[in-house]
Amino acid sequence: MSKILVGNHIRKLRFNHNEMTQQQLADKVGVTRQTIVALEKGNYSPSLELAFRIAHAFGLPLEEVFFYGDDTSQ
Amino acid sequence: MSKILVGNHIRKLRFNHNEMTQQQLADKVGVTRQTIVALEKGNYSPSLELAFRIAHAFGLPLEEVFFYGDDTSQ
DNA sequence: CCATTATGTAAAGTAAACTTGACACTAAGT
DNA sequence: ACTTAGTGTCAAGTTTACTTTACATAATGG
Repeated sequence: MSKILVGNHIRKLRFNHNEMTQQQLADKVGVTRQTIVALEKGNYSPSLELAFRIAHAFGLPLEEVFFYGDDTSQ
Repeated sequence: MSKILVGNHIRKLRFNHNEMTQQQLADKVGVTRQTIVALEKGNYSPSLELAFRIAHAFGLPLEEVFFYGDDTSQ
């Protein structure tokens, strides 16, 4: 048990950002929509490279989009 | 061409940190020494989770250990 | 109604991260 | 000379990130 150690605020940020859709974000960072779905659902954590691109897409530092720890406190 | 988009300061940081060896860092973050070698050499970029653990091992925010962009300016 | 848009899900495949085990080289110590 | 610690490297294997294709559902608007 206890698998996922990295969480993110992608879903919240999409809505704070022009109501950006999963597809739009996916296109912007160069992955498929399914990848965004999986990240929002917490199925797995992204590569560091993708994490940087997503943070950049929101104009935020990486650690304001992704956080370490089994959540709680975010 | 142009593959690696994420660089790091691991090697420098190891020496600024108790002259930590590759093996010690590997143990501390829970990977093998070969993984540290590969990261220092830039063979590939780590998972986001490992990146967080490495930054934590140095007591630094992630973006002071890893940086996005084909280097230059770091 | 029917079409479209946004989202969820799932199976099978490729690619990249990471492991295991093994060997080689250099530097330092005895 | 011999040993040990630290590092580099390589090949083969497993695991995880990510793709492709496909189908399902709810919400909206004509």
